[in-house]
Amino acid sequence: MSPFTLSKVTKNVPNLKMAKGLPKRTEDYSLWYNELVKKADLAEHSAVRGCMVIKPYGFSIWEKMQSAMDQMFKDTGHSNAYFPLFVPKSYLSKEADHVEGFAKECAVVTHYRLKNADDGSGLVVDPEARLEEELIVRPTSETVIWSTYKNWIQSYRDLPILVNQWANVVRWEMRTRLFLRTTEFLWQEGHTAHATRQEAIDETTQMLNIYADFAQDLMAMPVIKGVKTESERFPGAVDTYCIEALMQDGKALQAGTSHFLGQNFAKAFDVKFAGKDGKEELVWGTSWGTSTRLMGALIMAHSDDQGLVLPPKLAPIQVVMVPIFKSEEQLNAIREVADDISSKLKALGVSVKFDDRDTQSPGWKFAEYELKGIPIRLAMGPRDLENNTIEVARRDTGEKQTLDISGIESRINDLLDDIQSNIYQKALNHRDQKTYTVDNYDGFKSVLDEKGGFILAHWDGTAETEAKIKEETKATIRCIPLKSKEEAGKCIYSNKSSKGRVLFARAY
RNA sequence: CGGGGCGUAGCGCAGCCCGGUUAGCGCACCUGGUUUGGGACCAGGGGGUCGCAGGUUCGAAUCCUGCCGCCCCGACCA
Repeated sequence: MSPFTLSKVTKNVPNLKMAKGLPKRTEDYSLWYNELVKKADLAEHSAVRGCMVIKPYGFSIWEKMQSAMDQMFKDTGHSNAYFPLFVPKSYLSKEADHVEGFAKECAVVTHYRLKNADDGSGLVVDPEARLEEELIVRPTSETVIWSTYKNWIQSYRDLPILVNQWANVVRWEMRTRLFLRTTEFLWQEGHTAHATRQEAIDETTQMLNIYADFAQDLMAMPVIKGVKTESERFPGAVDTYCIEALMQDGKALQAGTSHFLGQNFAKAFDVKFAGKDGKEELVWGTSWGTSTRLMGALIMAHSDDQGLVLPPKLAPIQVVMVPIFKSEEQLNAIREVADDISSKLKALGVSVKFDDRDTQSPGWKFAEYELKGIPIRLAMGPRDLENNTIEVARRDTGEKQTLDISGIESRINDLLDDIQSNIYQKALNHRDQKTYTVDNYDGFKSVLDEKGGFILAHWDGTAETEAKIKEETKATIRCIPLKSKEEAGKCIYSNKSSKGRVLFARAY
């Protein structure tokens, strides 16, 4: 039951003002996103092209995500480790598909020293200091890690290896957007090694499920689990699984991937183990990752024209208290009550901020915390003091109510849960409403152009058809959903027979 | 890499076509006062290599040439 239904209601109207200077989603979604990222103090462009500065508030959200995921990894037996930033060029070229996939976007270190220019014009690269073998700034770490695993693994007793690393990687993208695609980004990459094929497949599935649970339970973002088609597969993987989410503008976003690597990297790096029977066998591998791109997903999944909307489980500050006062005495009186509520909330594990600055007006603070997506705002002034009440405003709906102070902490705690599930439900409704089942190419194109969203349609299973559709409509096969049922049909493009529907969308 | 746009105070911009006071406005900042239940108000104040380098000119933010940087749109990608 909603905590609000239990108490006296003085106001129940959405009362959110348009945030200062924030464009409307309906008018220019991508401008809205860019401005929101900056105005909510999440990140900004850096002096380096394509790279971003993640600001303290943005980073504190990322840290919440990190620690939640990290715990999930550890609960399933994984440990963190760290591997080098640099990859020798020769490593990257060992796995054919892998090098093919990444070669075009690698930053390369060629020299190790600078010197003063002879003409005094400043620093120049010392031509004498050329590296014998160039180093690649890691776009991902499979090659470094498998070259290391070779030394760690001799026998089946050394397996499995379940390692994750939190790191930065560099992919030299031509076009970047804050969080969604930057030249350097932060991520976690898990790399596991197993004695059997089945065990590696199970690991791949397990991690996919962890990502899906994280997205749904923590980010309040519904996702579809699926497997990538061959052309969308990770270079070097046998199978790539993914979770796909739908953003408010109807575009899809891949929120996490989990790869079954087969024995591809073991082959490339000659990683073998002796089984119980003494026979040598190649090791089976997986890798899986999520990145700061999740920040982009989080923003685009829930936020509105007033600013960020954060799920309580990832909000660095869950409850903010704003005192309304004219004098020092009033503030002190409010503080006494606020401190009490605050410590009760903290005892329940709720993070609280009491903003008693007298340099900003209450109205200013209201707008500011809405922009930053704080789930619950409490306001308390002289009137409340007198009546033993407090004003409670929820960010997701904009509803404001004045409630009795006694027992407020448990109501707030319940309200946080309520908000968490409400924004999930909202996102789920949005996705369901924007998921279309289409049976012909004209219908497919008109849904894409007029509505956007996920499209379930038949596909003949060929890369040619997939490429044609992409070329003509910019829509890609996001995945073959794991839950999809067998269903005979005709490919919307080629009219050839198809065994089931796949998930199409235009994507980030 | 193509197409477009922008670089003037911390941020957002005007001024530039048509060269000529002391380069201006809003926000932010500082001081004082009044305020504080939805981004307060009044008064005063500080802050500028006009992206960089050349050139034209008595005189350049403004005209010319070159360069640099960033953003947006496309091709590539998570």
